[in-house]
Amino acid sequence: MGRTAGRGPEDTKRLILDAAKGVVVEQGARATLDDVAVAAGLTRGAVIYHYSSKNALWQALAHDVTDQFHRDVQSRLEGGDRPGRLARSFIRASLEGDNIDAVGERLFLLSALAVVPGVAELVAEDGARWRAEMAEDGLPVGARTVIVNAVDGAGLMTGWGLKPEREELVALRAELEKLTAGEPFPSPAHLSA
Amino acid sequence: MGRTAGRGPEDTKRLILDAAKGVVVEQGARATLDDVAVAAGLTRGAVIYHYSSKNALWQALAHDVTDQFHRDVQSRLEGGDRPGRLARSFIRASLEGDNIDAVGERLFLLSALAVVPGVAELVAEDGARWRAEMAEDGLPVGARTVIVNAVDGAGLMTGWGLKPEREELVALRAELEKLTAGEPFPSPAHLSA
DNA sequence: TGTACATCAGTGAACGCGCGTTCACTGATGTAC
DNA sequence: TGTACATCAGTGAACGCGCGTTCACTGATGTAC
Repeated sequence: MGRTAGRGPEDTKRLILDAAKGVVVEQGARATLDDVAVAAGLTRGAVIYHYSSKNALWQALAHDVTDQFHRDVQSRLEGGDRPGRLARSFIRASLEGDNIDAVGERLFLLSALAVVPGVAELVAEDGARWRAEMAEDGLPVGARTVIVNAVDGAGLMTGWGLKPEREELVALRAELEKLTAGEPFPSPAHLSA
Repeated sequence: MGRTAGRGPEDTKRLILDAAKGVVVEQGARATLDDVAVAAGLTRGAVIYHYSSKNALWQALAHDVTDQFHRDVQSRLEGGDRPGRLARSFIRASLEGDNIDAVGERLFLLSALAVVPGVAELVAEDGARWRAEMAEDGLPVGARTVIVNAVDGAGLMTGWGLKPEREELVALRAELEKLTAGEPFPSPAHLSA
């Protein structure tokens, strides 16, 4: 090993990624390598030592946040093979508690990095993967399209500082879960204002 | 008047705004004043003559796209005072034909400009205005939250080059319109795959 | 155990260039007389 | 009608600086003998 600070290279890369996430959420792709370095307690040189260029760092960051969300949803999957398993886990991972804040950060970050070379492709792959997995989840196309997009929309608003109110989030979650339940005769809750 | 090209200053500003929209949709906030100028058939100096700084141009652009969408939805309003008028107009403006492409451009653009000083505030105001107007539209909170967010989510995907397939868009629109109709006993269409 | 050397994480100064902004200038049109 | 002047849209060169990248160097740790 070389000159260390009591950690291995992987730890340092993790440190940089976390710092990068913070500054991108605050400043978007305008954030400089120096901003990232300072946030990580390192120098510009160290950042570029671990990630060979600024673009490479942004790509790694985009990959990291999509990956983390996938793992989160996977870890919440219920057992069995009832249709809508994935959809329900997706809803919980996005709308339970204050999870929408994390969704907002993720979408804000990916939007900010969307014009970075390579990132759009990465996001497109991720989106295609979700679409394919949701298609195999057993819910009708209308239900799953509404679910995924409504969650993304709420996340986008949150990322823009327009977080829906608790009442709205609760109502949103209820509506979406209704769509995964497949009740034959859903009660017309949306009429009781 | 001064040295003209057969147009007034307002026409030139419009020309610049349209050019700016194009380059921002392609490159995000990375686009340079030169990119905008070339797209508009002018020089950097001319752009900054009409918009005093780059930030001012981005702000004007963000304001322009949100404003245009408002006018579009207003122009589609049906008569009468049946609950959900605004929601239905919003859905048509966003999901009819290929309108989702324009939604995608708008959201991509606003996302790209979100970190520009002043733009976040502008977007926040616009969002608050929509939320307030939708609240007065007479639909239950769950329905209107699903509608607005599902449309935004679909637009975001489209802006990222992940446009939903026609089948998904049609199903999405059907589900959302169902939510504005307030049928007492909606047919369980989402069960028939 | 001591010594020499290789490795490699991390430093920090210097380079270079892209790009926003400034500014003196141009030339077409309108207006006063 | 002609002439002088004011106005103002637009030009384009120059400035200056922020920031990504490069590179020679450092120093802590591991390893061979």
